Amino acid sequence: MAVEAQAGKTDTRARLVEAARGLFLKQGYAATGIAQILKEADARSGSLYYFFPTKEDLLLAVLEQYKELLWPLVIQPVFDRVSDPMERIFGVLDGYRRMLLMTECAQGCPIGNLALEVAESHPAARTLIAENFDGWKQAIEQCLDDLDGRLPADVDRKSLASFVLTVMEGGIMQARAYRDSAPFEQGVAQLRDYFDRILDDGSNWSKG
Amino acid sequence: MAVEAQAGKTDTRARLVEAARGLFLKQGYAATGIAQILKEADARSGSLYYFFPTKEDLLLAVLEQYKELLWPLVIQPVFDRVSDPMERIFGVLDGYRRMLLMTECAQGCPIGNLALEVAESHPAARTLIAENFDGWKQAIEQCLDDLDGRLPADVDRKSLASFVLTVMEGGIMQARAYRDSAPFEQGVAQLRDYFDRILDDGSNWSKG
DNA sequence: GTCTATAGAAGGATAGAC
DNA sequence: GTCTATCCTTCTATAGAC
Repeated sequence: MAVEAQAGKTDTRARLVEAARGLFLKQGYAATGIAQILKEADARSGSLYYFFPTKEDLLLAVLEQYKELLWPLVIQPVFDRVSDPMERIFGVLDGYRRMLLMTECAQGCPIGNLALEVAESHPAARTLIAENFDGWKQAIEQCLDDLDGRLPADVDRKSLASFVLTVMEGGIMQARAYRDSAPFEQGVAQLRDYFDRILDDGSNWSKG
Repeated sequence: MAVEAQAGKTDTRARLVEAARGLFLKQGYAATGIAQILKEADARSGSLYYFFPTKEDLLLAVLEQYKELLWPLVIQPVFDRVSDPMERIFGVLDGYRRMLLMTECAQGCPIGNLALEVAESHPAARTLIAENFDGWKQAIEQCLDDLDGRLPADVDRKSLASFVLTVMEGGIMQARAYRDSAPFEQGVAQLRDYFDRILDDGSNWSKG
Protein backbone atom coordinates (compact mmCIF):
# COMPACT_ATOMS: atom_id res chain seq x y z
CA MET A 1 0.00 0.00 0.00
CA ALA A 2 2.83 2.35 0.79
CA VAL A 3 4.25 4.24 -2.14
CA GLU A 4 7.19 1.89 -2.66
CA ALA A 5 5.79 -1.31 -1.22
CA GLN A 6 5.84 -3.30 -4.46
CA ALA A 7 7.77 -6.54 -4.58
CA GLY A 8 11.18 -6.09 -6.21
CA LYS A 9 11.18 -2.49 -5.10
CA THR A 10 14.17 -0.68 -6.45
CA ASP A 11 17.35 -0.52 -4.42
CA THR A 12 19.20 1.53 -6.99
CA ARG A 13 19.13 4.65 -4.89
CA ALA A 14 20.62 2.78 -1.94
CA ARG A 15 23.34 1.27 -4.12
CA LEU A 16 24.25 4.70 -5.46
CA VAL A 17 24.50 6.19 -1.98
CA GLU A 18 26.55 3.25 -0.77
CA ALA A 19 28.94 3.43 -3.72
CA ALA A 20 29.35 7.18 -3.33
CA ARG A 21 29.88 6.82 0.41
CA GLY A 22 32.70 4.33 -0.07
CA LEU A 23 34.41 6.27 -2.83
CA PHE A 24 34.15 9.63 -1.07
CA LEU A 25 35.73 7.97 1.96
CA LYS A 26 38.61 6.45 0.02
CA GLN A 27 39.31 9.22 -2.50
CA GLY A 28 37.50 12.32 -1.39
CA TYR A 29 34.59 14.13 -2.97
CA ALA A 30 36.21 16.09 -5.77
CA ALA A 31 38.48 13.23 -6.79
CA THR A 32 35.53 10.88 -7.27
CA GLY A 33 33.83 10.99 -10.67
CA ILE A 34 30.21 10.21 -11.45
CA ALA A 35 31.27 7.51 -13.88
CA GLN A 36 33.17 5.72 -11.15
CA ILE A 37 30.18 5.85 -8.81
CA LEU A 38 27.95 4.44 -11.56
CA LYS A 39 30.36 1.60 -12.21
CA GLU A 40 30.67 0.75 -8.52
CA ALA A 41 26.90 0.83 -8.06
CA ASP A 42 26.26 -0.95 -11.35
CA ALA A 43 23.84 1.77 -12.40
CA ARG A 44 23.44 4.15 -15.33
CA SER A 45 23.51 7.93 -15.29
CA GLY A 46 19.78 8.12 -16.00
CA SER A 47 19.11 6.48 -12.66
CA LEU A 48 21.52 8.64 -10.73
CA TYR A 49 20.13 11.89 -12.06
CA TYR A 50 16.61 10.63 -11.53
CA PHE A 51 17.30 10.47 -7.77
CA PHE A 52 19.92 13.21 -7.44
CA PRO A 53 19.75 16.38 -9.56
CA THR A 54 23.44 17.10 -8.94
CA LYS A 55 26.54 15.46 -7.55
CA GLU A 56 26.22 17.63 -4.47
CA ASP A 57 22.75 16.20 -3.77
CA LEU A 58 24.35 12.78 -3.69
CA LEU A 59 26.89 14.08 -1.21
CA LEU A 60 24.07 15.38 0.97
CA ALA A 61 22.37 11.98 0.85
CA VAL A 62 25.61 10.35 1.99
CA LEU A 63 25.87 12.78 4.89
CA GLU A 64 22.23 12.17 5.83
CA GLN A 65 22.93 8.46 5.89
CA TYR A 66 25.93 8.96 8.14
CA LYS A 67 23.63 10.78 10.56
CA GLU A 68 21.18 7.89 10.50
CA LEU A 69 23.87 5.25 10.97
CA LEU A 70 25.74 7.00 13.77
CA TRP A 71 23.82 5.42 16.63
CA PRO A 72 23.07 1.96 15.22
CA LEU A 73 26.56 1.44 13.81
CA VAL A 74 28.95 3.50 15.91
CA ILE A 75 27.42 4.20 19.31
CA GLN A 76 24.89 1.52 20.21
CA PRO A 77 27.17 -1.52 19.70
CA VAL A 78 29.63 -0.04 22.19
CA PHE A 79 26.91 0.96 24.66
CA ASP A 80 25.46 -2.56 24.47
CA ARG A 81 28.83 -4.09 25.23
CA VAL A 82 30.04 -1.66 27.87
CA SER A 83 28.12 -0.11 30.74
CA ASP A 84 30.63 2.12 32.49
CA PRO A 85 30.21 5.64 31.09
CA MET A 86 33.92 6.33 31.00
CA GLU A 87 34.67 3.05 29.26
CA ARG A 88 31.89 3.77 26.80
CA ILE A 89 33.70 6.91 25.69
CA PHE A 90 36.95 5.04 25.20
CA GLY A 91 35.08 2.16 23.63
CA VAL A 92 33.82 4.49 20.92
CA LEU A 93 37.33 5.81 20.41
CA ASP A 94 38.61 2.27 20.17
CA GLY A 95 36.25 1.68 17.26
CA TYR A 96 38.16 4.28 15.29
CA ARG A 97 41.46 2.70 16.28
CA ARG A 98 40.20 -0.56 14.85
CA MET A 99 39.20 1.13 11.62
CA LEU A 100 42.71 2.56 11.33
CA LEU A 101 44.30 -0.84 11.94
CA MET A 102 42.02 -2.63 9.49
CA THR A 103 42.83 -0.16 6.70
CA GLU A 104 46.51 0.30 7.54
CA CYS A 105 45.67 3.86 8.52
CA ALA A 106 44.37 4.69 5.06
CA GLN A 107 40.82 5.38 6.22
CA GLY A 108 39.77 7.42 9.19
CA CYS A 109 36.65 9.40 9.94
CA PRO A 110 34.54 10.04 6.84
CA ILE A 111 32.99 13.15 8.36
CA GLY A 112 36.37 14.60 9.21
CA ASN A 113 37.62 14.13 5.66
CA LEU A 114 34.62 15.90 4.21
CA ALA A 115 34.72 18.60 6.87
CA LEU A 116 38.06 19.85 5.62
CA GLU A 117 37.41 19.24 1.93
CA VAL A 118 33.95 20.65 1.32
CA ALA A 119 33.11 22.78 4.38
CA GLU A 120 33.72 26.05 2.63
CA SER A 121 32.63 25.36 -0.91
CA HIS A 122 29.43 23.42 -0.12
CA PRO A 123 27.41 25.20 2.58
CA ALA A 124 24.60 22.63 2.76
CA ALA A 125 27.13 19.84 3.24
CA ARG A 126 28.88 21.84 5.94
CA THR A 127 25.62 22.04 7.90
CA LEU A 128 25.15 18.29 7.73
CA ILE A 129 28.75 17.74 8.77
CA ALA A 130 28.15 19.93 11.81
CA GLU A 131 25.02 17.93 12.60
CA ASN A 132 27.01 14.70 12.40
CA PHE A 133 29.52 16.15 14.84
CA ASP A 134 26.66 17.26 17.09
CA GLY A 135 25.21 13.77 17.23
CA TRP A 136 28.58 12.25 18.03
CA LYS A 137 29.25 14.73 20.79
CA GLN A 138 25.79 14.19 22.26
CA ALA A 139 26.62 10.52 22.73
CA ILE A 140 29.83 11.47 24.53
CA GLU A 141 28.01 14.09 26.55
CA GLN A 142 25.51 11.50 27.69
CA CYS A 143 28.38 9.42 29.04
CA LEU A 144 29.75 12.43 30.87
CA ASP A 145 26.33 13.09 32.40
CA ASP A 146 26.12 9.45 33.44
CA LEU A 147 29.37 9.80 35.35
CA ASP A 148 27.31 11.54 38.02
CA GLY A 149 29.39 12.52 40.99
CA ARG A 150 32.68 11.37 39.52
CA LEU A 151 32.91 14.46 37.33
CA PRO A 152 33.26 17.73 39.28
CA ALA A 153 30.23 19.96 38.95
CA ASP A 154 32.23 22.86 37.53
CA VAL A 155 33.35 20.88 34.49
CA ASP A 156 31.59 21.96 31.28
CA ARG A 157 30.19 18.74 29.80
CA LYS A 158 29.67 20.16 26.31
CA SER A 159 33.16 21.57 26.17
CA LEU A 160 34.68 18.31 27.35
CA ALA A 161 32.68 16.28 24.82
CA SER A 162 33.89 18.64 22.13
CA PHE A 163 37.44 18.03 23.33
CA VAL A 164 36.98 14.28 22.94
CA LEU A 165 35.96 14.79 19.32
CA THR A 166 38.88 17.16 18.78
CA VAL A 167 41.35 14.59 20.07
CA MET A 168 39.74 11.85 18.01
CA GLU A 169 39.84 13.80 14.74
CA GLY A 170 43.30 15.23 15.30
CA GLY A 171 44.62 11.81 16.20
CA ILE A 172 43.15 10.23 13.09
CA MET A 173 44.67 12.94 10.95
CA GLN A 174 48.15 12.24 12.27
CA ALA A 175 47.66 8.49 12.01
CA ARG A 176 46.82 8.89 8.33
CA ALA A 177 49.68 11.31 7.69
CA TYR A 178 52.20 8.95 9.29
CA ARG A 179 50.44 5.75 8.25
CA ASP A 180 50.86 4.74 11.87
CA SER A 181 48.18 4.35 14.50
CA ALA A 182 50.58 5.36 17.30
CA PRO A 183 49.79 9.10 17.25
CA PHE A 184 46.11 8.27 17.57
CA GLU A 185 46.70 5.80 20.38
CA GLN A 186 49.00 8.20 22.22
CA GLY A 187 46.43 10.95 21.92
CA VAL A 188 43.74 8.70 23.38
CA ALA A 189 46.10 7.76 26.20
CA GLN A 190 46.74 11.43 26.95
CA LEU A 191 43.02 12.03 26.94
CA ARG A 192 42.54 9.23 29.44
CA ASP A 193 45.28 10.68 31.59
CA TYR A 194 43.47 13.99 31.48
CA PHE A 195 40.21 12.34 32.56
CA ASP A 196 42.04 10.60 35.39
CA ARG A 197 43.23 13.97 36.63
CA ILE A 198 39.79 15.54 36.35
CA LEU A 199 37.75 12.77 37.94
CA ASP A 200 37.00 12.94 41.62
CA ASP A 201 37.85 9.34 42.49
CA GLY A 202 41.49 9.34 43.41
CA SER A 203 41.98 5.63 42.82
CA ASN A 204 43.60 6.07 39.39
CA TRP A 205 41.76 2.88 38.49
CA SER A 206 42.32 3.15 34.76
CA LYS A 207 46.08 3.16 34.82
CA GLY A 208 46.60 -0.12 36.62
CA MET B 1 77.90 34.40 -11.51
CA ALA B 2 75.39 32.07 -9.96
CA VAL B 3 73.23 30.15 -12.36
CA GLU B 4 70.25 32.49 -12.06
CA ALA B 5 71.96 35.71 -11.09
CA GLN B 6 70.90 37.70 -14.17
CA ALA B 7 68.96 40.90 -13.70
CA GLY B 8 65.25 40.37 -14.24
CA LYS B 9 65.64 36.76 -13.18
CA THR B 10 62.42 34.88 -13.56
CA ASP B 11 60.00 34.70 -10.69
CA THR B 12 57.46 32.67 -12.63
CA ARG B 13 58.15 29.52 -10.71
CA ALA B 14 57.62 31.33 -7.43
CA ARG B 15 54.36 32.88 -8.67
CA LEU B 16 53.09 29.45 -9.71
CA VAL B 17 53.89 27.92 -6.34
CA GLU B 18 52.31 30.85 -4.54
CA ALA B 19 49.14 30.69 -6.64
CA ALA B 20 48.85 26.95 -6.19
CA ARG B 21 49.46 27.25 -2.47
CA GLY B 22 46.62 29.74 -2.05
CA LEU B 23 44.17 27.84 -4.20
CA PHE B 24 44.93 24.46 -2.64
CA LEU B 25 44.34 26.07 0.74
CA LYS B 26 41.01 27.61 -0.23
CA GLN B 27 39.60 24.87 -2.46
CA GLY B 28 41.64 21.75 -1.98
CA TYR B 29 43.96 19.98 -4.38
CA ALA B 30 41.56 18.04 -6.60
CA ALA B 31 39.08 20.92 -6.85
CA THR B 32 41.76 23.28 -8.17
CA GLY B 33 42.39 23.23 -11.91
CA ILE B 34 45.62 24.01 -13.71
CA ALA B 35 43.88 26.74 -15.67
CA GLN B 36 42.88 28.50 -12.48
CA ILE B 37 46.42 28.35 -11.15
CA LEU B 38 47.74 29.80 -14.42
CA LYS B 39 45.26 32.65 -14.29
CA GLU B 40 46.05 33.45 -10.66
CA ALA B 41 49.79 33.37 -11.36
CA ASP B 42 49.42 35.18 -14.69
CA ALA B 43 51.39 32.48 -16.42
CA ARG B 44 50.88 30.11 -19.38
CA SER B 45 50.82 26.35 -19.34
CA GLY B 46 54.16 26.15 -21.16
CA SER B 47 55.82 27.78 -18.15
CA LEU B 48 54.10 25.59 -15.61
CA TYR B 49 55.02 22.35 -17.32
CA TYR B 50 58.54 23.62 -17.86
CA PHE B 51 59.01 23.74 -14.09
CA PHE B 52 56.62 20.98 -13.01
CA PRO B 53 56.14 17.84 -15.11
CA THR B 54 52.81 17.08 -13.42
CA LYS B 55 50.27 18.71 -11.16
CA GLU B 56 51.50 16.51 -8.33
CA ASP B 57 55.01 17.94 -8.69
CA LEU B 58 53.51 21.35 -8.11
CA LEU B 59 51.84 20.02 -4.97
CA LEU B 60 55.17 18.70 -3.75
CA ALA B 61 56.76 22.12 -4.34
CA VAL B 62 54.01 23.71 -2.27
CA LEU B 63 54.62 21.26 0.55
CA GLU B 64 58.38 21.87 0.38
CA GLN B 65 57.73 25.58 0.68
CA TYR B 66 55.53 25.03 3.73
CA LYS B 67 58.45 23.19 5.32
CA GLU B 68 60.77 26.08 4.56
CA LEU B 69 58.35 28.71 5.86
CA LEU B 70 57.40 26.92 9.06
CA TRP B 71 60.08 28.48 11.23
CA PRO B 72 60.39 31.96 9.72
CA LEU B 73 56.64 32.48 9.43
CA VAL B 74 54.98 30.38 12.12
CA ILE B 75 57.45 29.64 14.90
CA GLN B 76 60.14 32.32 15.03
CA PRO B 77 57.80 35.36 15.27
CA VAL B 78 56.21 33.84 18.35
CA PHE B 79 59.52 32.83 19.89
CA ASP B 80 60.86 36.35 19.30
CA ARG B 81 57.90 37.89 21.06
CA VAL B 82 57.52 35.41 23.93
CA SER B 83 60.22 33.82 26.07
CA ASP B 84 58.33 31.57 28.48
CA PRO B 85 58.30 28.06 26.97
CA MET B 86 54.70 27.38 27.97
CA GLU B 87 53.49 30.68 26.56
CA ARG B 88 55.40 29.99 23.37
CA ILE B 89 53.34 26.87 22.83
CA PHE B 90 50.11 28.72 23.35
CA GLY B 91 51.43 31.62 21.33
CA VAL B 92 51.83 29.33 18.32
CA LEU B 93 48.32 28.00 18.87
CA ASP B 94 47.04 31.55 19.08
CA GLY B 95 48.42 32.17 15.60
CA TYR B 96 45.99 29.60 14.26
CA ARG B 97 43.15 31.16 16.22
CA ARG B 98 43.94 34.45 14.50
CA MET B 99 43.93 32.80 11.10
CA LEU B 100 40.50 31.36 11.86
CA LEU B 101 39.17 34.75 12.96
CA MET B 102 40.62 36.57 9.95
CA THR B 103 39.01 34.15 7.50
CA GLU B 104 35.74 33.67 9.38
CA CYS B 105 36.82 30.08 10.03
CA ALA B 106 37.05 29.30 6.33
CA GLN B 107 40.79 28.62 6.37
CA GLY B 108 42.64 26.55 8.87
CA CYS B 109 45.84 24.56 8.62
CA PRO B 110 46.94 23.95 5.03
CA ILE B 111 48.86 20.82 5.98
CA GLY B 112 45.87 19.34 7.79
CA ASN B 113 43.65 19.87 4.77
CA LEU B 114 46.07 18.12 2.46
CA ALA B 115 46.75 15.38 5.00
CA LEU B 116 43.19 14.15 4.78
CA GLU B 117 42.71 14.81 1.07
CA VAL B 118 45.84 13.41 -0.55
CA ALA B 119 47.54 11.25 2.09
CA GLU B 120 46.45 7.99 0.58
CA SER B 121 46.42 8.73 -3.13
CA HIS B 122 49.71 10.67 -3.29
CA PRO B 123 52.46 8.87 -1.35
CA ALA B 124 55.19 11.43 -1.97
CA ALA B 125 52.92 14.21 -0.73
CA ARG B 126 52.05 12.17 2.34
CA THR B 127 55.74 11.95 3.24
CA LEU B 128 56.15 15.71 2.98
CA ILE B 129 53.03 16.24 5.06
CA ALA B 130 54.49 14.02 7.76
CA GLU B 131 57.71 16.03 7.59
CA ASN B 132 55.76 19.23 8.04
CA PHE B 133 54.10 17.75 11.11
CA ASP B 134 57.50 16.63 12.38
CA GLY B 135 58.92 20.13 12.12
CA TRP B 136 55.93 21.62 13.92
CA LYS B 137 56.14 19.11 16.73
CA GLN B 138 59.88 19.64 17.10
CA ALA B 139 59.22 23.30 17.85
CA ILE B 140 56.69 22.32 20.52
CA GLU B 141 59.03 19.68 21.87
CA GLN B 142 61.76 22.26 22.23
CA CYS B 143 59.41 24.31 24.40
CA LEU B 144 58.67 21.27 26.53
CA ASP B 145 62.38 20.60 26.96
CA ASP B 146 62.90 24.24 27.94
CA LEU B 147 60.37 23.86 30.73
CA ASP B 148 63.13 22.12 32.66
CA GLY B 149 62.03 21.07 36.09
CA ARG B 150 58.44 22.23 35.67
CA LEU B 151 57.57 19.15 33.64
CA PRO B 152 57.81 15.86 35.55
CA ALA B 153 60.61 13.64 34.30
CA ASP B 154 58.29 10.76 33.50
CA VAL B 155 56.30 12.78 30.94
CA ASP B 156 57.03 11.73 27.35
CA ARG B 157 57.90 14.97 25.54
CA LYS B 158 57.36 13.60 22.06
CA SER B 159 53.99 12.19 22.94
CA LEU B 160 52.90 15.42 24.56
CA ALA B 161 54.06 17.49 21.58
CA SER B 162 52.09 15.16 19.33
CA PHE B 163 49.06 15.76 21.55
CA VAL B 164 49.39 19.51 21.09
CA LEU B 165 49.28 19.04 17.31
CA THR B 166 46.34 16.67 17.65
CA VAL B 167 44.36 19.22 19.64
CA MET B 168 45.29 21.99 17.22
CA GLU B 169 44.22 20.08 14.12
CA GLY B 170 41.08 18.64 15.66
CA GLY B 171 40.09 22.04 16.95
CA ILE B 172 40.57 23.67 13.57
CA MET B 173 38.48 20.97 11.93
CA GLN B 174 35.56 21.66 14.25
CA ALA B 175 35.94 25.41 13.90
CA ARG B 176 35.66 25.05 10.13
CA ALA B 177 32.73 22.64 10.33
CA TYR B 178 30.81 25.00 12.65
CA ARG B 179 32.20 28.20 11.17
CA ASP B 180 32.86 29.16 14.77
CA SER B 181 36.21 29.52 16.49
CA ALA B 182 34.75 28.47 19.86
CA PRO B 183 35.47 24.73 19.53
CA PHE B 184 39.09 25.56 18.76
CA GLU B 185 39.36 28.00 21.64
CA GLN B 186 37.72 25.58 24.05
CA GLY B 187 40.09 22.83 22.96
CA VAL B 188 43.08 25.06 23.58
CA ALA B 189 41.66 25.98 27.00
CA GLN B 190 41.27 22.28 27.85
CA LEU B 191 44.83 21.69 26.74
CA ARG B 192 46.04 24.46 29.01
CA ASP B 193 44.05 22.99 31.85
CA TYR B 194 45.76 19.67 31.15
CA PHE B 195 49.18 21.32 31.26
CA ASP B 196 48.27 23.02 34.52
CA ARG B 197 47.50 19.64 36.01
CA ILE B 198 50.71 18.07 34.70
CA LEU B 199 53.14 20.83 35.64
CA ASP B 200 54.94 20.63 38.94
CA ASP B 201 54.38 24.22 40.06
CA GLY B 202 51.12 24.17 42.00
CA SER B 203 50.44 27.87 41.62
CA ASN B 204 47.87 27.46 38.83
CA TRP B 205 49.28 30.68 37.46
CA SER B 206 47.58 30.48 34.08
CA LYS B 207 44.02 30.40 35.33
CA GLY B 208 44.12 33.61 37.35
C1' DG C 1 61.85 30.16 -20.43
C1' DT C 2 57.70 31.56 -22.48
C1' DC C 3 54.29 31.61 -26.01
C1' DT C 4 49.93 29.74 -28.71
C1' DA C 5 47.35 26.12 -30.01
C1' DT C 6 45.45 21.85 -29.18
C1' DA C 7 45.29 16.96 -28.28
C1' DG C 8 42.76 13.44 -25.80
C1' DA C 9 40.47 12.00 -21.82
C1' DA C 10 37.25 12.71 -18.18
C1' DG C 11 34.24 15.81 -15.97
C1' DG C 12 29.03 16.76 -14.79
C1' DA C 13 24.76 16.80 -16.74
C1' DT C 14 20.74 16.18 -20.22
C1' DA C 15 17.39 14.22 -23.83
C1' DG C 16 14.23 11.16 -25.12
C1' DA C 17 12.91 6.31 -25.88
C1' DC C 18 11.10 2.58 -23.29
C1' DG D 1 12.72 4.10 -13.05
C1' DT D 2 16.01 2.73 -16.26
C1' DC D 3 18.18 2.72 -20.71
C1' DT D 4 21.50 4.62 -24.52
C1' DA D 5 23.50 8.29 -26.61
C1' DT D 6 25.52 12.50 -26.34
C1' DC D 7 26.27 17.56 -25.30
C1' DC D 8 29.43 20.80 -23.63
C1' DT D 9 32.85 21.99 -20.45
C1' DT D 10 36.90 21.29 -18.03
C1' DC D 11 40.73 18.58 -17.14
C1' DT D 12 45.83 17.45 -17.44
C1' DA D 13 49.28 17.49 -20.49
C1' DT D 14 51.92 18.07 -25.00
C1' DA D 15 53.88 20.12 -29.44
C1' DG D 16 56.49 23.21 -31.57
C1' DA D 17 57.56 28.13 -32.63
C1' DC D 18 60.15 31.84 -30.66
